[in-house]
Amino acid sequence: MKKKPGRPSDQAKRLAILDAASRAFFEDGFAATSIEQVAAEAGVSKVTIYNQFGDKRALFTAAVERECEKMRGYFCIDETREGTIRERLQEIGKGMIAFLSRPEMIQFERRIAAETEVEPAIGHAFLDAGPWRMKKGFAAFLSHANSQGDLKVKDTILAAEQFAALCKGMGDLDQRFGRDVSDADRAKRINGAVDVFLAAYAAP
Amino acid sequence: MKKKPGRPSDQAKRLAILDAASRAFFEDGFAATSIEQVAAEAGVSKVTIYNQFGDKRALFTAAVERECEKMRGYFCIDETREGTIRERLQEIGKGMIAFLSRPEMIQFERRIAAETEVEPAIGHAFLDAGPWRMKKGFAAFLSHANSQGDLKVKDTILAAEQFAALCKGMGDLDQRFGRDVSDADRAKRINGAVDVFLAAYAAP
DNA sequence: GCATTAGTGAACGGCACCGTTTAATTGAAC
DNA sequence: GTTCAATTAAACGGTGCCGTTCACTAATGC
Repeated sequence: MKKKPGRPSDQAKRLAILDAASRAFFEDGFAATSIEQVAAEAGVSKVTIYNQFGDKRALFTAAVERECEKMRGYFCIDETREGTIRERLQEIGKGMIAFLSRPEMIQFERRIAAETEVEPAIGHAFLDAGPWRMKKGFAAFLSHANSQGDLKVKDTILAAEQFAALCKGMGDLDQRFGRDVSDADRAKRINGAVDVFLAAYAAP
Repeated sequence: MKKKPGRPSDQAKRLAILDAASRAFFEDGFAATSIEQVAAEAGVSKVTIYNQFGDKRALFTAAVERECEKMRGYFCIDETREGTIRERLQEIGKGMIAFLSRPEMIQFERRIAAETEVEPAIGHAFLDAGPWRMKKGFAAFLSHANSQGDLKVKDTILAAEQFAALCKGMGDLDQRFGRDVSDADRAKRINGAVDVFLAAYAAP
């Protein structure tokens, strides 16, 4: 019933195109990437790309969606691990910052931000797949810590934001605008974040 | 001694070019802006632009420097105003967020971030003129509040970062990726920031 | 006057790339 | 084997824009 007559479209080629497109778009930029380039890299004819995706912009969107899909797996915080609350926070902060400060991620965010302006849906897709997902996951952790008596947090969503923001500090900005950030700087920010967070939210 | 022979270059035209370039670059983007467009808007011949700036990229850099120059004035925190420390923090947070969440500023940051990749000096110029300047200004305020006995902050630079980060929360991200942020949200984040900051740093 | 430099308008060469078309080939299903 | 659609290579039309050149005019110093 669902089968179309004729030669089926080659899914392997579709994936190859998406891979090549992701690499090119997120490494070189949207404007700096030509369809011909992507086609060559994917070992595919240009027309195939137009047949499957229709448009340069649509190809970009598809690449973003694929990348967001990959991202969805990363934000699972295990609420039931052992250790003091301080240790747990430290660990979570470290993991988060390690994930976010990868150069590819910095680059990826820059691209998405630039294209959000002409296609807001792209920005929203990213927010859904990344930051918001992480925020909710961490809020759930806080909620659990609340019920364990480790913390006393009223607004878990707000507190989740605050912890993430504290860990980033301005290292975020520095990286986005081309300054290297050392591991020592990162560690210092994370330690400071945990201190401040616990000063505000530790159970008495 | 310093005078060159011949007709002097028209500074008024130079400024007109920079104005037009700023508007075009930061509103439409670098790639989407053509020199011809800028020339027309500035009421100037294209050749004049090439004579004075040499290059499209150089024109962009000049526009960024000019914009950063404008920015330098904005970060002066009056350390000696009256009011409780809580009120002062609230006020500073509000001012900062109001300045940073203007749509033009969001856009400007997106452009700079995108071009930082190909010209790191641009990102550094921005960091110097904006975020770092603000950080130092606020750290000085914290230092003053320390000596007044209002706060007990060990690392004023780290604490300055933390306060700024707390105020932004994820509103920053939301805006960069195209989500509207309400004034209520902003107020909530600022209040939360002050609460957490004071919990960690208020003098006993 | 004259030399020198700045600015103008128009045109040009050149390049890169999008998106389409054409004609031919390949692969699956019936 | 026939039919239908996917795929391909090549070429094309079109666009947009950079950076340059040229001939000409305008302002300044001597």
